[in-house]
Amino acid sequence: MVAITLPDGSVRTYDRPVTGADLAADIGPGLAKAALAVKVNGVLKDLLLPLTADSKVAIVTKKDPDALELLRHDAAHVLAEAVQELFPGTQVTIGPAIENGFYYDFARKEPFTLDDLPKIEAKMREIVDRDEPIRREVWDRNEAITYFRKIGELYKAELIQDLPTSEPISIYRQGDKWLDLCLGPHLPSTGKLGKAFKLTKVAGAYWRGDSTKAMLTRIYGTAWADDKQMAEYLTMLEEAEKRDHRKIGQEMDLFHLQSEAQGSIFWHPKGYMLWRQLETYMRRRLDAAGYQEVKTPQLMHAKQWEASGHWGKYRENMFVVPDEVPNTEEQGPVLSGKGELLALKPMNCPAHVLIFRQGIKSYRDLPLRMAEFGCCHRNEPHGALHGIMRVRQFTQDDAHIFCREDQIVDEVRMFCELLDVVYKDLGFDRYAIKLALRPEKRFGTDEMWDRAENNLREAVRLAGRMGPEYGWQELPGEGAFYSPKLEFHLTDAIGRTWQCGTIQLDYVLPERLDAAYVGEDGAKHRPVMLHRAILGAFERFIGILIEHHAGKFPLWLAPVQATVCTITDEADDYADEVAATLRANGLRVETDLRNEKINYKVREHSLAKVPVLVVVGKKEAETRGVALRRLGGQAQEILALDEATDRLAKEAAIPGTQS
RNA sequence: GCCGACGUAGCUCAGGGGUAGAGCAACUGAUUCGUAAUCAGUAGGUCCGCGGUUCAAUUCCGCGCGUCGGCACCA
Repeated sequence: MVAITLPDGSVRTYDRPVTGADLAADIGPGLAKAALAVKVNGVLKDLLLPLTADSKVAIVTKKDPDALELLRHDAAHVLAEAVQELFPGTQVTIGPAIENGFYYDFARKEPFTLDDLPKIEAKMREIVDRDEPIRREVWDRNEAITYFRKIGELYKAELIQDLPTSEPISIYRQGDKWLDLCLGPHLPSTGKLGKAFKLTKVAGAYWRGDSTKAMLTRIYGTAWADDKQMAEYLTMLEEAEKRDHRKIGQEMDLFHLQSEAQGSIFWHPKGYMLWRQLETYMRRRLDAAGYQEVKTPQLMHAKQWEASGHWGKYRENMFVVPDEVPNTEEQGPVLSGKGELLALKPMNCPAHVLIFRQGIKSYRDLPLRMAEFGCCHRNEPHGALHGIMRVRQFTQDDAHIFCREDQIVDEVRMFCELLDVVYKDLGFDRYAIKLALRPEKRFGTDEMWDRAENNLREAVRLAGRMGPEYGWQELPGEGAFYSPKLEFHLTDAIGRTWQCGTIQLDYVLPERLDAAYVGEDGAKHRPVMLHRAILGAFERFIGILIEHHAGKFPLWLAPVQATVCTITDEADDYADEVAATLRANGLRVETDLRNEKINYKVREHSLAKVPVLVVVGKKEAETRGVALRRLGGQAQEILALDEATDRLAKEAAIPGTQS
């Protein structure tokens, strides 16, 4: 007897093992048709797996969130079958479901190109139409290896060889000819996949994610339960493209990049205004939170980087500069090569410890919060560079808190609170907090890690941010080698997430660089160092701000806050006066006195994403009024100049500055 | 760094073995107009760089650089 408990609590008993398909058919013909898989005691299984023991079973259909992963995984298999049908001799490797879709990695002498995708996609649809049954088989391990070697699937043979011997070798047969090694589960047939999928791109990818191994060709696709979902996803992609910070940065004349300074940004006046506003804002928040701002050297002697440990571990990412006057002889070598080596700082921590070490620190000095908008250089691999998001010169909103062990929880809690205020001021309502736990390779004792991890947990709990609304999550193995860390991932206007903030404990650097304070007991003690950032780097964060707001910045951040537009040249003098008045009240204002129609001006400045248009014509000049038009709206608001000035000045105030 | 695609006017892009074209922007002139494009004219290019093939290369080939999409990297 097998007793199956369904999600509604009802129990069905059978005198022999049944499959999910039998069960679905038993419940109703509609369900039998819609069934894709079963969830047995919470685990997804094939629909045709015989259930031999009493269990809780739910039938999974397309409506189920779990179905998406199945569909995507099947799409990957259908892709693989299509490719092998069209391009015999191509080896299959691995093809998982991923966020929003799937991919499959192939080994082929000629890599695939974008032009191959339509043909492959058409073949995939054909395979779906064929509705090939998908069946699981368990093979003998050695036979499987021999089989895959024989048919030339060397990657598959390698995979099987590396599977733990306790694992059964499960093979999924798709139709009568094609099969693939796979853990499963899968749909009962290719027809169940449906047609809401699309191949999106080709890319290179290393075998097993290892850059010393072969480069394979990866084909990416997206797959959904229905066309509507897919259409929504594609719309989101289009929206993301429209918001691309590189595009908006050019349209709004914020910055540019050029090959002569690869990976470093030329900030134009408007882009740098954005930066200055953000920096001013951050500085005020940090001042109020008890931080002390410092500025430290860009270049330090290699010896110092040796002492901090960076020279050994991080040198390949550092820009090294010889401390030497270049030769001025035409033909001679530029440098003799005898100079001492300096390096541009890739991070600020060692310099902060050096400041801490000046003079004798007492326990009364702690916690000491040292902040720097620190300009760092890292020689990132060329392929990693991306717009202003991943660059080689960047400025961190960095700070280090030197404190006693018993102050950690309080300091981390206060950091969480500060970060919350900053993100909300900058227009981000949602963010997730994650705790990255000890990695396999690490310094220190387990006891030390227990304590460190617990401190961070406790601080988040005290800050009241451990609930699901803050996406609390613990990530095993993701911590730095010297400490666990909290990560703060914010969600932007179109649902993408970005890790920005971080705080991590460090017991190692104070030790290496001999930072110490005198305790109440008169003895020398090691402070703990908390590395923390809220924005991460200004460059990247401004990129995120651009994409989040799609260039339509809140008034206080907008590079140009208002443009005064005239309707006829009779209003020119008055327009200048209006602009002067607004400027005198701290607003960033431009005028447009060109001999153009007001429609033209409104269009142009709207496209330029100026938040407020101040329109003045003969009427306004006579009554000393202004007509305000907000970006994104069509309404006009007629106000007296004085009132408009007051109102705009208040609205444009940097957050947190009124009280 | 690796795989692939791309690189033409300020921008978006078309073209193609016989030294280049559109729209927008710019400039000049006319127009003085009430909330998302007034009209006309003018000017603008080392077709990413270097080499090769060719009578002739921006076009074909090779190499380099950069950008883009991924991978790897992000102590």
